[in-house]
Amino acid sequence: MKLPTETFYNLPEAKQQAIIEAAVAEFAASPYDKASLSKIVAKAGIAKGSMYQYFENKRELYLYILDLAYAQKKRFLKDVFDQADDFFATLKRYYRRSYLFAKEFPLYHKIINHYWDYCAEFEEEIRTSRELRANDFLTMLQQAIENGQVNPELNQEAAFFVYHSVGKELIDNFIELSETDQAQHLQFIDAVLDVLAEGLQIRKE
Amino acid sequence: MKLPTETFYNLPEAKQQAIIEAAVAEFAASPYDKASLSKIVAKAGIAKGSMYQYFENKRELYLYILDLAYAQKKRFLKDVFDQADDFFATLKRYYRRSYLFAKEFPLYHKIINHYWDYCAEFEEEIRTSRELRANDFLTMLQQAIENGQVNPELNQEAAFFVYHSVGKELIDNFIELSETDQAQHLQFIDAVLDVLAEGLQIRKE
DNA sequence: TCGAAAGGTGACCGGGTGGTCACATAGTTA
DNA sequence: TAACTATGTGACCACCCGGTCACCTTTCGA
Repeated sequence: MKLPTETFYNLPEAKQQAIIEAAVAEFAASPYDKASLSKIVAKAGIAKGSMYQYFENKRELYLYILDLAYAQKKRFLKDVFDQADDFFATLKRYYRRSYLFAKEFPLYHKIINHYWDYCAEFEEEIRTSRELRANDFLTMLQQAIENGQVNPELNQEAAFFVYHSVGKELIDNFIELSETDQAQHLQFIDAVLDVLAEGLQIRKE
Repeated sequence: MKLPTETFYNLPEAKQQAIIEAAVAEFAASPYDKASLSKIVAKAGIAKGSMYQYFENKRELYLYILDLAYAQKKRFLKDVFDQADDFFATLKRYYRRSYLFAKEFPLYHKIINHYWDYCAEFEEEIRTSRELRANDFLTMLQQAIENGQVNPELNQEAAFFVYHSVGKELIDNFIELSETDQAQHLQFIDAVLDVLAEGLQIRKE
């Protein structure tokens, strides 16, 4: 069960929003372990007992909020994989769009980031998420190999590992985003992906 | 001041070791925030008050233990950069040796890993450590470019970013090490570094 | 031998946590 | 209006934390 109770949905819209807003703010500010339920209920202006009528416990509240964040991100990135013709162009689109998501929904972005920072509480969930990502990536990679875009001789697991690591860190660093140099950020993303595509080693042709 | 007090050094060797061992175990099991001083003193078999005669506070104890871990790692990796002729070979040596360090000193390895997982308490320290690493890497990279090993056209900041991210994740994953497949692990490290060296894009020659 | 200094102790402090429950209130139905 | 249910409440619970301090014990030099 990771749904709020019926009681929560019966609440007036404004109150629901106040609770969600307070929880989002707190889970964006601190990872699950350090986030404080007491602070959330204080900010939302409700009693602690009430919260336990809406959500089974802290964990369920968190998962609900996390779902909101992920739903928004999924919506935001929906069309990135639509024309999956060019492997490298698609990856660039993906990370550029992720950056824009972080700018537009910084709190959701932070919540998702905190979730990926390893936390014992969600070890299993994270592992399965990672495997899903791996499958998606490897499917794309296969197709790119068939298209003749990607070197068929490389270790595909290693390739996923590299993209996963770099992507994670890349998105982590979106936190330090300043208004002005958006163009610079986007260029850096491209530069990083170029390094991954071309490799460091000089090409003897 | 990040030294233990004189009182600590006056302690009989065995007692010092008991304290260090208990602290190492705790800081390996949990990151700084979640590590418990109470558990450490309990495991070491001393009173909490005593601990505060040896170390100013939890932070100083932690930094002392962290230093022990880093000193051991430095000793272990001492000769990796001795023959820095081949850029890619050196990097492989570095990560392979790091893996062996993780196998030989798993607790120290975990302590260092926990430290690098972003934690507000040590934000500054981590940032400066990262800058030092960046400088070292960029120096090596420069030399490799001059040697004709590395493509001079790539964005060097991006290259560091890529190596830093992948290295971090690679070393993180050493935690799940099983006795038998050491060879397999070392091969995977090589595979990952090959991906970084050669890139994913197919080479048209 | 005695007294001062150094070392060791654990109950205690203030503050935090997630979670509970007896009670108060509001809403609805008969 | 009365009875009953659904909702709201915050004092309270047990448990943890890092850190302190008045007191006790040991050591050691005069």
